[in-house]
Amino acid sequence: MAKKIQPIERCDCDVIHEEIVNKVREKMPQEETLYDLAELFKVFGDSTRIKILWALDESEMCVCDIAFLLNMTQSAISHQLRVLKQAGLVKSRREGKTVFYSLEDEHVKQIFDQGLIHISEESK
Amino acid sequence: MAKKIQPIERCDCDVIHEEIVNKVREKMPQEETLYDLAELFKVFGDSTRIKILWALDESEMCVCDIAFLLNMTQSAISHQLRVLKQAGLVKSRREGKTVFYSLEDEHVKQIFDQGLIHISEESK
DNA sequence: AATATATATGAAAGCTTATTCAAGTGTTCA
DNA sequence: TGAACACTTGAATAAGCTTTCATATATATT
Repeated sequence: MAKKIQPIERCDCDVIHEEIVNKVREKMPQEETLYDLAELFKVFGDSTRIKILWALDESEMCVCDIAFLLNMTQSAISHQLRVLKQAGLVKSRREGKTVFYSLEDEHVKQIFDQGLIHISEESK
Repeated sequence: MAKKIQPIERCDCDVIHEEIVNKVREKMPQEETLYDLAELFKVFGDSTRIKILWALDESEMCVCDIAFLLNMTQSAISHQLRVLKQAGLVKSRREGKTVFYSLEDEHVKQIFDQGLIHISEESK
């Protein structure tokens, strides 16, 4: 995918590679899109949240069940669930005193799978 | 980040839902796998790194070109390239004084795409 | 109404991380 | 050899994040 460039000895970068930089700049998505993408991956970048998402992919669960499953305080889980909810990754429904959480977006597993492919490639 | 060793108090909820929790626990991947997955997404969770990866997907580039493209100092870019390299996402080759970076893993774009699907779904 | 249970939340502590600055390495060329 | 260039690296600072603790809210039960 990466295009070879001419063997340039000097890097008067701004001048000589200007063409490449301009071409890349044109093809780059909007600043905001890339920012949003980073924000999404940031949410995935914590093992507690990864575990929560993985668990919810298996089954709808209430807060204290998740806390017990992961051996963490209910408060910590609640805080993380809020992050996940704000990211549009999980949703909740109340049933009496209990609040059940479940996945909002079915692509979560697919994002995980792509990540796992990279990890398995790397460990070769 | 550091996890508590002390056991989490179980609520009545846990007793009732014990079956679900046990079922989910069985199906969860290894602790280490989930940790590695989070570490990978953590690397994607920064807009500077996202931009670098996106740029390198378009074309192999040298450090100061990336710095110019993103309007950042060469030092900052160099630090981030090291993170990306350690994650096995980019590779480098030296040509004289210049060091060219390119993508190491062709799945990067696919991971981005999955993320973008989520973002577009969310903005509906 | 009072109490217990399940969850949410605000603030603070403690840790992580991104960028900057200054100094270093490696390469080319006069 | 020395100066210029491209890049790297270590330390420091500042910003951000996760968890804990204490407290608040919502619901059910007696």
